[in-house]
Amino acid sequence: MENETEKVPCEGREYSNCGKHIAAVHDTMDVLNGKWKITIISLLGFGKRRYSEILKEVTGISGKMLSRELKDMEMNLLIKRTVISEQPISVMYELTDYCVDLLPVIDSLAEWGKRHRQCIVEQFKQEPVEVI
Amino acid sequence: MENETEKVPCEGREYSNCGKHIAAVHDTMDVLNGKWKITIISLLGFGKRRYSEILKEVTGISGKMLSRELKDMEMNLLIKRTVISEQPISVMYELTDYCVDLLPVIDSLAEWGKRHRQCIVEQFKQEPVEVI
DNA sequence: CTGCATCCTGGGCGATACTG
DNA sequence: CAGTATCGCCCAGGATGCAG
Repeated sequence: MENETEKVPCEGREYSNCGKHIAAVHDTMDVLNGKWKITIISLLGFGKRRYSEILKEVTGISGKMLSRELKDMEMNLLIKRTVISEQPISVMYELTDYCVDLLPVIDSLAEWGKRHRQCIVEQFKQEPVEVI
Repeated sequence: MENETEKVPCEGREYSNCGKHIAAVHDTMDVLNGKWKITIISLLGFGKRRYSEILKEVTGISGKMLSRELKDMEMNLLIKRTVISEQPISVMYELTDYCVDLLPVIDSLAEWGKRHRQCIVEQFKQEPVEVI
């Protein structure tokens, strides 16, 4: 409501970088495509897991998708796959150092998500009076 | 290749938060769903634009999708819509302060994307030596 | 110029069953 | 237990045309 500056939202941004910037974002989102990868990375950020554990903890994902995503992520060097035991076979997945660099990014995503949820809740409350 | 620590990737993470964390990420990605919103926000991070300008600068997007995404984002309070002139009608879009908070997040996405592109390029160079 | 309605296709994703 | 194969749904999103 405060009629603040009408400036470019984020200072320090030069329009000349715009194209590159967008392309770079696109590169990242390309790797993180689909419905599940970010969730899987988030989970693995809390420690390595076996296939079946991930399957249980990522609610809603099917076996096919998990396999596919995992394979895809391995090819992109986001996770490391290790066969633990042969009988019965079991496989461990963990983030690569490379992918660990993504965790702070994902954390900030989460941060914003929390605030957003707050805002949405507030909105619904605003019907009667302003409440804390 | 360095056999580093086998610890939990990111210290300071408690498993008890895992569920909440993932949910929060999901909330954000829910708002940012689809193929275009992040790109649009990135662009608008470089300054307000008119509908037709965005249409031109976001390569590949169709008019229908732009309208749809814009409306959706307005409902989520990510952007502000302002009618500039009536004849011919023209509309300006800009990020809300609320959404500006997302820019640093997107920036880090871009940051990682740049590094990732580097890595991919490196990989192709590495053909000569041992490959699986 | 901005924005909506309609039609249509591709592929993301789920369910199930099967192999090693 | 880990992963693959098959089938099919469904909807994001492209193309086009119309309206204010």
